Amino acid sequence: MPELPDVACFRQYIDATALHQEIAAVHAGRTDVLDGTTPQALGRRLDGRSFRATRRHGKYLFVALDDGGYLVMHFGMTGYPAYARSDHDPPEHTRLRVEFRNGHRLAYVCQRLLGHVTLAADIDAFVQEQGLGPDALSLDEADLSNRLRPHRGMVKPVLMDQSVVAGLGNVYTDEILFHARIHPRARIAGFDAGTCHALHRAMCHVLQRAIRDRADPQRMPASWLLPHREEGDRCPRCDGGIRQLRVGGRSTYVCPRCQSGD
DNA sequence: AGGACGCCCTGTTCGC
DNA sequence: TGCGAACAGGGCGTCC
Repeated sequence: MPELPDVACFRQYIDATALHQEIAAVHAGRTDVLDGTTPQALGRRLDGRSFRATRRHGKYLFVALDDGGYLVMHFGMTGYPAYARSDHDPPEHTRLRVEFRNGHRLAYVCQRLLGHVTLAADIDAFVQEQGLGPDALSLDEADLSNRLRPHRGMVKPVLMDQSVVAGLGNVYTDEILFHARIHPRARIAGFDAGTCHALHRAMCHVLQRAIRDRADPQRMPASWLLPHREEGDRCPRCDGGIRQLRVGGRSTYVCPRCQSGD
């Protein structure tokens, strides 16, 4: 489920594979992943160009073109990029293929079609148009506190609101709240300075560590909630029972003994 | 404004 | 055994 750490790793992957190669052609297998553009327009824009660099904001990946402007990717729930030789079969559910003149290609794979790809001229303008808040990793403690303060509701849906903070999804929000020992249904209105401090500290720690572990759930420490996302599993901290609830319409895992504020 | 709910989409899993 | 319902969830929209 591509959230900030996953997209950060996709960025590293594209940096390591797909930069500085002339684009020969673009194939769109499914036009419904394209947002505000067409296969023809995409082909015209990318043909003869190359990728120069990447940037990330929240869950969005921006691939900079050598003549300015960006190919923007959002991965929905099941998306990922895949680079390989063009004579290899692209992965199943490849929705877009960028073919390079050197005989390799970058595939945009998205099984459930919840992601999308678009073109943008400017990152700041794109972020503004999409109504995205600041990237989660750019916030210091005071920034985070100021972003949350106007909201009165439950902390989890607010943290997942991309207009408040960009980059947090269902899984890592649960993880962050577990580390901060805050219940997902806790009311932001009741947060004191200590709560905000713990939340910020947990957010930075979890995101940075997840990126370091290549956003691979297999590599996450056993002391995390992530390997225990199942009703009735044991809390790695207190051995209490992990509970599954629905918060903001999303499946949520919590240790009721460790996490307070319900 | 917050929050419940529904929708999109597809593959897997579960229950009858 | 087999079929359909439920579920997974990022993001959006609607309604109260």
